[in-house]
Amino acid sequence: VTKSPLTPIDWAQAALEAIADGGLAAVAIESLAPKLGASKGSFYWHYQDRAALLEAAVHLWEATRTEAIIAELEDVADPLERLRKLFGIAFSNPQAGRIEAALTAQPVHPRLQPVLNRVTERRIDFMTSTFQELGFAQADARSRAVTTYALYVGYFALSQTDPSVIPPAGPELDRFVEDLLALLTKS
Amino acid sequence: VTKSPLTPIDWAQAALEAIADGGLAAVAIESLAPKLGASKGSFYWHYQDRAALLEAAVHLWEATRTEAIIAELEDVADPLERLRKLFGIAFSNPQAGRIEAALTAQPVHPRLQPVLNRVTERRIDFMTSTFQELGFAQADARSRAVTTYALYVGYFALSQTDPSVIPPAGPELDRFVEDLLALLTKS
DNA sequence: ACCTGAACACCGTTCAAGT
DNA sequence: ACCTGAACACCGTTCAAGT
Repeated sequence: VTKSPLTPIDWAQAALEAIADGGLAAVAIESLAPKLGASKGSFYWHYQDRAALLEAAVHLWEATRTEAIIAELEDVADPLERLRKLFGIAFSNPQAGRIEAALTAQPVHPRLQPVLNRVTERRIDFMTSTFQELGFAQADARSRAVTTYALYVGYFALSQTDPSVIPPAGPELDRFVEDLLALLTKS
Repeated sequence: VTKSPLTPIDWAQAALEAIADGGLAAVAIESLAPKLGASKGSFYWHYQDRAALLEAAVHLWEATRTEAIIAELEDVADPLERLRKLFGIAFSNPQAGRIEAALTAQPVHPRLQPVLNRVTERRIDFMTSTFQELGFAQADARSRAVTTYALYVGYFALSQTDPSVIPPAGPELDRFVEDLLALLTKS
């Protein structure tokens, strides 16, 4: 929907939206092309093939939904407050959540795997240090981080079938986040 | 791999295996047909279309991985022991886990949605009553059941990227299950 | 009743040709 | 440099024909 010369970013953004709407299978060049006002042939000027587009989309997701968020939260001094803010961001964006569910829970194109591994590790490491700052020993902190991440991914998976498991932003979501915090930081 | 006349069940089982190996996208009639020693044309004698095959596969999954397991556990009188056995069964089958991840975490064919809804409700209801028997009030029991189910689905989602998050059957898995039980039944 | 093989539609990919 | 449109391969689907 941009002006004349399309950029690779335009295609990658459209691909990410398609993933949110219908999963990886919805990334079809033929259906993306008309949305961008181009022919499907023109796609191959920007990317070598569909897998390269998926890679670009997933890189975009890594930058916006992992690196940007961690950068934003790194300065929060209090670890509990950091976790609270993380949960707030994580659970208050249903569209982002659908992308999480689509990317983490299915056999994914082999060329996407390195990015997924990196994102998983980065997120778990970030939460592990936060739990350590809260006073838990290394191994316990890491196992709590994995549990937290599994809960996060699982909630979004379930919300595909039953959206009500994640409350809408507002006091209900705050309550939900506090309950999670209590569960996960209990010694 | 059966003898002469193929049955709809043969196709449904092959489809379920394909889901475990490569997700819903791997259910391709053209690749299933040779495995069953048939032409892809013959598929359409047994099923109306690919969606009907997916439905049958998912019904099979409902029977074996929800109803059969609940039937087996309903007789366990002690609720904590029931939960322990449920977790043991749930986490000790990686192939079944890959199916869980594939079916719960992505936008699924609309015709599969009713089965998924039914399975989700059935499982959450079963765990809700078990938590109630453990002494938690209705609302608390249900929220614990949802949390438990999210954890379960999330662990299998993560295991797609990092299989080590779920230990192999044995003492390590027992420890893992005990930790989960402790976390989820803490008041 | 159950299956085959040819035909066609759909979408990924290529490429010669346009501006 | 960026795009189009025709061509072809792949897989879902149909169907006439076989046993």
